[in-house]
Amino acid sequence: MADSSQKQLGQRRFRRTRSDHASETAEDYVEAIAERIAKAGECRGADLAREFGVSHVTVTKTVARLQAEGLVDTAPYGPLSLTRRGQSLAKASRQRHEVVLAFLLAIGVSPETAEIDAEGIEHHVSQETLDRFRELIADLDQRGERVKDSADA
Amino acid sequence: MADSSQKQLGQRRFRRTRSDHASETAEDYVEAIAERIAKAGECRGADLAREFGVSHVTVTKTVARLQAEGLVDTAPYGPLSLTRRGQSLAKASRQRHEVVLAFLLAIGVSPETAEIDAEGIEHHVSQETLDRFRELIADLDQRGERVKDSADA
DNA sequence: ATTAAAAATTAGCCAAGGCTAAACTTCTGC
DNA sequence: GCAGAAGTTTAGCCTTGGCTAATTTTTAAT
Repeated sequence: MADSSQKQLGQRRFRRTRSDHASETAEDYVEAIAERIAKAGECRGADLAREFGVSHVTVTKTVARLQAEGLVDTAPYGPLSLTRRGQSLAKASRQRHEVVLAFLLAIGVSPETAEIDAEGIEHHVSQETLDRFRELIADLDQRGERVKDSADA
Repeated sequence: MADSSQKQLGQRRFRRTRSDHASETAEDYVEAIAERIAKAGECRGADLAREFGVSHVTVTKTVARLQAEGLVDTAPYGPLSLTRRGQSLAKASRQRHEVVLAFLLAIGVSPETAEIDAEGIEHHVSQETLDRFRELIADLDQRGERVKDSADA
């Protein structure tokens, strides 16, 4: 039964970056759609094209796939919305993103770099690691006041 | 001149996962090739196929690309070796991998999860973040002895 | 209301990373 | 030295995520 999960040992690593890549895109999209709807009231394909820096054609195609996968809803020439599933994926993604970002900032990474790295990292952290990140954030916040550089008290 | 790098602001994030994906594969391959050569004396395509859990055909194709990119050397039906560039990429990748892995372990992630997450994360951390990771490792190692759970002294 | 701009779609192309099936080398083991 | 196993290559197909060019729809403006 448990046969397709780890096979040989020695190739336990990887497995990611393969079909995982498709879900990374999905997460980026639903996250962006949710954000845009929250901020601007609605989300059009053109908004995503600008956001991601890709052509609107690419967006149309990807959105079609996400719609087929039941994450996004669209009517022809209409705005984008998220299905129930799309919404919960967006929420989970955003939370993960926030934890990773907060963590990087907490350990002293500059805001610009933290933002970029968080974007890359967020799709690859397990729940377990995320939990450790949360702990560390709390930890560092607490003793942050006196440990720091002692240059701002 | 500096025109293609950040464009609009607001789409500064992302940009990764696109052509970045190809170099992730390159890094995985050269890293694995170097490892295999170190351990077994030589590396064959079949070794990589087993390691990555993909078909040997996929390996052949990818290796052809890496050879065209000047990272890998092969003769038909011969073993794989790394070019100068391939070797330094492998070295850099391995170091990055080690730092990320050590970091995850240092913050208390279980070895199995740490290995998996490191594999996913290593391609997405900037030098800056890597430096913070190194600091944190040293930091945690130092105070690790007494802070812990105080259950093993 | 007609025209122009903005947004979306369709068609068709490309590269990367997957796959299977079939053919060819190379290496071993009698 | 020849057969079979192991390794490699070639051919051909698929999906994802890119693209341009051309068309269509919608929206806004005069």
